Amino acid sequence: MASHTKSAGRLPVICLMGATATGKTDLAVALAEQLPCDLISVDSALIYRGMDIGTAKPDAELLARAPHRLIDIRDPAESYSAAEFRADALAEIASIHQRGRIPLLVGGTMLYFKALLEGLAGLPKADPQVRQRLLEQAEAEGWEALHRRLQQLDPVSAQRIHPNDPQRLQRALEVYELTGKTLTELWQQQQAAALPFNMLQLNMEVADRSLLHRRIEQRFHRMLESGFEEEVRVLYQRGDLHPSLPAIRCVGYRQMWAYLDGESSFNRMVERGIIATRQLAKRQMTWLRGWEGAQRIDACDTNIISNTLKLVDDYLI
RNA sequence: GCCCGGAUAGCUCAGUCGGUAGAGCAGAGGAUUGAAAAUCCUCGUGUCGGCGGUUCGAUUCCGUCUCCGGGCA
Repeated sequence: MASHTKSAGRLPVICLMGATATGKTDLAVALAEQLPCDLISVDSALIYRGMDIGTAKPDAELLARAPHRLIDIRDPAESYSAAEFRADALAEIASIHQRGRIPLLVGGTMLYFKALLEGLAGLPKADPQVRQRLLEQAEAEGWEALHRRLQQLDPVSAQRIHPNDPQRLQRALEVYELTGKTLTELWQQQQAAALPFNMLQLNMEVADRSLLHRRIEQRFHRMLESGFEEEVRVLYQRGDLHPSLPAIRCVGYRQMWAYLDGESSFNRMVERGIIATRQLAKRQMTWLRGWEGAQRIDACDTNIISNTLKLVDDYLI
């Protein structure tokens, strides 16, 4: 495998990517038990404490066998970001390398992988006050008005950002308010930051979509049997959490929250939760389909562990 | 057995005063730079339940049959 692309002295990093419910965690733990690897989670939902069942977080037994970094690093009331992830992941990678071991990054949050691998422009972090102000303006004048404003300030971004996409519209205007510069200008200053590692990227996939759908459905029912409702109820009863928080918008939690709010029946919650999970998997697969540089791994391969170990061995030589 | 109401996209349904039909959801494809499990974009031909009748033309009107609701016996 193009071993000439490896530069001598470059430290190894392995990335295991894949859609939800493909079995990434099990494979990662199996690899970690047979290789000098330490795991780093690349998952925007596993960061939350108290959100275990619905996020399919590896359980205590698995975590004991193979500790994951960047799990349980936030309270559900807090937010996180791709930029914070990048900084955290780079720090964890350095720390693992210092111990003479190999970082194995596992997860399905593809924006985090992209931010890590390709870097981010030097943009300001989110500012709640500016966002609140923009939100109020949108409520008063409509998002179309904000899109028109962006059109004046930064036609290139306005062209790219759809008028119905409040999140990106808000961000583009926020960056301008905070810096006086447009996203377009700031992106132009961005320099490609190739990581100084020897990377192996693996893309784990379930080729049969209907099989993946069945796995998702079964897993959701298993979550319910394992006490998912009670898990969310505990968060619900705290009183300080609400559905506009990133944590409560997570797949499954959002639907369970609506059920606890009396906005939907139990059956509807189950149906919507499963649907939301399928849609998440689809979006993840869209990322992966266009992803350059990752080797495919068949999640249904019965010898997946030994075959993946072979891949990793070839890479490490 | 009789009466009434249904039968249209995978699902829930709208509609065609007779000129072969369209929404929501699902699903598929795509985008993705500090919320990303987020946010957003694009994509709708289906014996309009079967058979017959009227008509230039029936998914639409009429008859009949089948199935599903509900009511009366």
